[in-house]
Amino acid sequence: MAQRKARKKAYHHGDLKTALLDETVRILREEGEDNLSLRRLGSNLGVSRTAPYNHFDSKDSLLDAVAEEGFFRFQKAMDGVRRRHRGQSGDRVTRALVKAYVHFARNNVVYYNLMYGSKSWHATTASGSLKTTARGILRAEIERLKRGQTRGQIAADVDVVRYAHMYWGTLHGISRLLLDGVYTGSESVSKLCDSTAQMLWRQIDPGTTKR
Amino acid sequence: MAQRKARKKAYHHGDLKTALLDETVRILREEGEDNLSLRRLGSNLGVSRTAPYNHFDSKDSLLDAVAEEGFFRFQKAMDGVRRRHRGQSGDRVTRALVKAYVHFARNNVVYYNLMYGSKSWHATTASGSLKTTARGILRAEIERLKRGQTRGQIAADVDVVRYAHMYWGTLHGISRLLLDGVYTGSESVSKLCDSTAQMLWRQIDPGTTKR
DNA sequence: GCCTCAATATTGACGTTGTCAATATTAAAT
DNA sequence: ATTTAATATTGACAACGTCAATATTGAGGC
Repeated sequence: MAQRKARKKAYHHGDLKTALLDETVRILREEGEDNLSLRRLGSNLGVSRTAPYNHFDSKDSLLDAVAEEGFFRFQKAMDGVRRRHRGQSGDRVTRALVKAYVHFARNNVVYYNLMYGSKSWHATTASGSLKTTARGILRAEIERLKRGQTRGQIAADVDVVRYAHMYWGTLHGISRLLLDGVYTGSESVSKLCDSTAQMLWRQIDPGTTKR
Repeated sequence: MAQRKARKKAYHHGDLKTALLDETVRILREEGEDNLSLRRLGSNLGVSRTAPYNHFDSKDSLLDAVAEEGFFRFQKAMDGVRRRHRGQSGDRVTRALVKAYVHFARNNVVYYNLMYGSKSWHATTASGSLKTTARGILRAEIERLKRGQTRGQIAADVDVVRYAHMYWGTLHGISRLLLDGVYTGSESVSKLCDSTAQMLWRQIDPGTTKR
């Protein structure tokens, strides 16, 4: 649709929107948030300082778009893991998911930071596309858990909504502390994931009597 | 030491440093981060725009100081809970701590956001006072756990360092998702805390054989 | 192929911000 | 009382987000 190659200096960039998204991520990754500005963005891409305003309402909405892109990539990554581990035992799947989650966060720091660091989360101004997207992903996860419970893969007496909240919270918190360097560093991330997966799986393991 | 009351318009403010810290928190809480600037800060306190520079190197270092103040308040709150629940059973203490943690986050949003949202976490520039403070608190928690393990209050085969990481990560993640409004909202926070505490306590309960 | 129009990009301008330098005022130490 | 260190002030500058007015262009209808 918007597939254009502007070899020679053209008035219209051709694919500025995606170029803006990509360059934003690159700057954030390589130069840090303090060095991100719409003006530099335009300059780097060979357009004027206000060109971005034709594609995004504001700087914040640009960042929101990047964050949303992050959620899509995240969903894709997790779906892939689920597909590759279909049919395996619950604890194995859980371990794979935990590792995949943390792996995504560590390998997509810029996206992950924006996904949960956007101002629109704190803004009271209606829902916003970001919130809708993120909540949709959580809801989908809850639906999956419910189906698993119906099939007997999850203990019948588990409140899956609450479990999903614990589940997501735990993974998010561990990822955040890892990314922020709060943990003292040299610890084994792999072992931490294993323990976490075990803890989480025990909450819903249908093969456990006590609860 | 720096106890002064400047009733009349004085050249020296008298207690500008703490006034800056307080007003920063007030603005962040009541008007949002977009409305926080050193200039407005000075103006609100009746001093000039560059007066803050006599007490803080930069805007970021001001925010770091607020964040550190947050960590001290946090530590105080948690110590209080531990004191009030001394001698109680492990699961009760755990539940109290979980609730206190989440309660602190929800009732000190500005502090909590800054505690873990500061730029100095991502900065490669040495340690910084904030990092030191935060890590000190985590280390103290690990020491406490080790002592508990020696006393037999925690199962002997638990890796307390890893447990501490899971523990802190879980609480941090749940708090963050709560503050950000990621959870769909109307859920019972209290029940979520109970389930979380139960999950965490089971990881270290010395009265459990299997692990 | 031409014309129109919506999409896209540009320059100009404005107010705000963080921060530095030079200077002034005052409290505290001698 | 005089020196000194702490604290506060004004002036200046570059960078920023954003709006308004204007220019350029690609695409669709004739």
